[in-house]
Amino acid sequence: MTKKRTTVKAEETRARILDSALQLFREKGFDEATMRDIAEEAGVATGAAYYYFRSKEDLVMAFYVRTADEARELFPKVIGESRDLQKRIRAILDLKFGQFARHRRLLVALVRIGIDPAHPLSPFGKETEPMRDESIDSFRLAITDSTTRIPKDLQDDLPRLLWLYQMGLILFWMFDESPRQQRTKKLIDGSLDLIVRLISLSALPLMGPLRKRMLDVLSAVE
Amino acid sequence: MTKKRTTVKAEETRARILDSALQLFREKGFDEATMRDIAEEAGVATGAAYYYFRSKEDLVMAFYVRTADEARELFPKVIGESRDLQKRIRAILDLKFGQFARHRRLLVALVRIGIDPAHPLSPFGKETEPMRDESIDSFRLAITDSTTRIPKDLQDDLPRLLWLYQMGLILFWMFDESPRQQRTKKLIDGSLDLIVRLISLSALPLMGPLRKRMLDVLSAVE
DNA sequence: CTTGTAAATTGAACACGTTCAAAAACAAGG
DNA sequence: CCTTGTTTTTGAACGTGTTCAATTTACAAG
Repeated sequence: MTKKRTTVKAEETRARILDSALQLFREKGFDEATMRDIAEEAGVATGAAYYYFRSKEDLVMAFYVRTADEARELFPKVIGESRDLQKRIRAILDLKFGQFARHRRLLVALVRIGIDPAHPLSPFGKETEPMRDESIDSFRLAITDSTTRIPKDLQDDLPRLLWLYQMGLILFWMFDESPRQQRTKKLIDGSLDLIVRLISLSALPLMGPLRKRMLDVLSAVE
Repeated sequence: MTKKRTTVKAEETRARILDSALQLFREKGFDEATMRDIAEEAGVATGAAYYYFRSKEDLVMAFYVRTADEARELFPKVIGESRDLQKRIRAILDLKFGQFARHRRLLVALVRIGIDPAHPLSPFGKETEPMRDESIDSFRLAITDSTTRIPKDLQDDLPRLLWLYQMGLILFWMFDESPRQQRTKKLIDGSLDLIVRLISLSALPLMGPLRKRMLDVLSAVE
């Protein structure tokens, strides 16, 4: 029962619409670029865009899926360059921010969509689970067999925490209007160093109870 | 040069529109309640709503201003009940969450507005500065002359950090669909305890360099 | 080549947030 | 009571995202 015959031509149309959308989003911003603009730029009728994408927001999501596919390819190379924990996390962050750099403004639209828990495209929702898990797993790969010793009981939850940390950084970056977003750069430099230090610190014998307390909070919450 | 004569009747109309809006927002949600609904409920024409409020989102902001006014009155009573740091912060949080409880869904709309750095109503923007400062100052009042000893160099920045912490909690609460939002409750219980412990811990002699490093990051960022 | 069916495409229509010129209500002075 | 200027109110109109019945196109089967 083949439900989709999807010709090559159809795939081309889809790509043309998405490309037109991204171009216009970047030129004029998400709100300013209208679906009629996008369709015209792609050389199709307005309704055609809705044949390929559920909504205007879905176009942004399609962009995100694209970057995720790209990241999947680049990831092994990026992670393989060092076994130092800090350098590895840094490499992941650089990859992500590098991908988003040209579309910083578009990220506002992405977050505005995701911030609604009821929205299917929310980063905490069901539909985005695979991508989220993949992203979290990339941090898991980064910490395993790294040179920094990580307490056993922390190993399970740390990837998720780092993912959350990354989300926070992206949020900050969105708001950062300093030239070339150098404030975000400084924040990453400073905070990442701090975090790695805290992880090392938390491995000290006396820190067991405090660590346990933190992990208890985490497990009670999810 | 009195530019606004604003009669009593006009003020009543404004209040009626805002009340209708909040009622409908709560009944049907922000997106589902249309401006035409709101106007009809208030017994005015559609355009009237735009005479008193710049936009639909502005109605949400007006609600927020209302709660802030209310909080200003309740604050002294709430803070005066104890000198214990944890209890005080807890009291502030309880006040905030108590106010928002009935309108949890509406908060999504509020955050969706605020997440856009370019939007005038963004919580980090110019227009919301007074309210933000007031909120930060409430934390400043809570830590001064509390029983917990707070390192001198930390005293300036801690209020802002706590404000950020509060924002994070509100975000979590927004996504929390557990019965009566008990997961948020647990998170507050656990994290607040942790934070107060960390503050105490950071006051230990050996922690000076780490504290300084953190403060350096903060100052480099803003 | 013809035909039947699914995929692809169209463009008018809908509901929405928002704007605005015009009308109405109101206040103050004569 | 008029007149004049300001505040308030109206409702039609605009541009938007989105839907959908209708049409055209693509292609496999006969």
